[in-house]
Amino acid sequence: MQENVRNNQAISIDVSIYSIINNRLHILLIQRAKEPYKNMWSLIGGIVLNSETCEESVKRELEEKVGITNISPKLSGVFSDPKRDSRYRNISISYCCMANSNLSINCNPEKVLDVKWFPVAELPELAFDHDKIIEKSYADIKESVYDIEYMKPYLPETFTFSTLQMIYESILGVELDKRNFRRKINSLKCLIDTGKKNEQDTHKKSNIYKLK
Amino acid sequence: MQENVRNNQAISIDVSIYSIINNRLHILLIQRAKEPYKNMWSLIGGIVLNSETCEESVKRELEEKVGITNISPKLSGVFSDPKRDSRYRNISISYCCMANSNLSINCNPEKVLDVKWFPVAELPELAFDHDKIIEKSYADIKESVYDIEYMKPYLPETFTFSTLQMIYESILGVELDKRNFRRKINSLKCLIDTGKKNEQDTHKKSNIYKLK
DNA sequence: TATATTAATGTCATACTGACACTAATAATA
DNA sequence: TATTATTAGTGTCAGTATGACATTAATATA
Repeated sequence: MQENVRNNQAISIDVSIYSIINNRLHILLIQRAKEPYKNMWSLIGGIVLNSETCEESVKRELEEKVGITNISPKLSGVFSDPKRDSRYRNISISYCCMANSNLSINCNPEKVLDVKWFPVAELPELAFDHDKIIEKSYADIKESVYDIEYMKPYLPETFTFSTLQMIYESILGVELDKRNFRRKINSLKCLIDTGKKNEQDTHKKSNIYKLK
Repeated sequence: MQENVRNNQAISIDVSIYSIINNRLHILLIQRAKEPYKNMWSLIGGIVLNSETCEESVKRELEEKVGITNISPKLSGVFSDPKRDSRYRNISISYCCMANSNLSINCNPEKVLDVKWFPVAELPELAFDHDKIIEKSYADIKESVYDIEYMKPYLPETFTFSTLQMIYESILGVELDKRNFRRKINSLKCLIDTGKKNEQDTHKKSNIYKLK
């Protein structure tokens, strides 16, 4: 049993990191190196030390397990079913945030077999109750989608309206009306027309925009 | 040290119970019977047992300390500063909800010196970081204020518009425009005019309403 | 030059919000 | 009984947001 599990109880954190990759929302998962659920995919997480806040624990676990720094996930939920971990009583405090897709990731092979971005629409079977944790964190992510100040670092540098709509449909998990979507984005007054056209378009060329 | 504090760490819950009393928002606090912060006011809370979820712990603590049953507080925040409790590492998971003012309360004198409703605008000095916990739970309460299905059990049986506005101003902590407030409430289509007038009014008598 | 494909655009109805001023009813007072 | 003071009750305008919905513009290909 790990040193930070004390008298059969532990507090752990689990982190849902989302990113837009190939214009679709993905979540970062690790393949577990140890039992239980060895080889299965799960959220990045670990046990909170007595000397740190949960937020600090999130940052430490991200750095130790997958070499991620400079992100600040926010509280999403608390999962405390006494049976959620068969080894000992383990309360998980769940955090989530968006991240840039060019995030530097360095898998620590001593702790993690693999780390991989999965489209949220195509998740593998998950360890523990991580499906429930993701259900909540995904709902949280959806709520910040029209906060452009928040989203800006995670959207492509430049994009056409079609691409942006594809991204938003992928995050929200619904189809959007093209005209209403344009109007919504325009009302946020966050776009600059680069004046360039997307030469890769096979028919009418679309305008390329960037964020203010 | 309590039996459920294991190797210098514990997980506790703290509960913010809000209610409308004399048409003003109040919060239920207890006066601590033990050190630390003996005699000071604090939220109702206690240590989570390994056999229960946090939500079950909330219900048990409410029943044990102040004899409150039949309420279901919701997650509000997590407070995990390692120094927030000088005795041992204590992560607090905070819950909150509204309650009916006729809530039955039976202070357990073995655990609690006193229990009392305080107007949120006039809080005493509080134990631990409970001022921060309340800051967050109060913000949560404000967000549900126009969800009439949620608020209905906590509002008076009957009321005038002036009274209702006073209640809402007390919850939101701001003054509201009389006409805009009426329009907002009317748009919720939740009121029935009882046909009665408030005979206690000293000038023009106001209509008395009840909720659907 | 006809066709297929994708980009780009505007209107209507509905709803919510903040700002704002007057009339109605009644009790107290002159 | 007339005047005054107090509280209840009401409507409009401008701005913003949302869902539903169809046509024209540009371009590559047949």
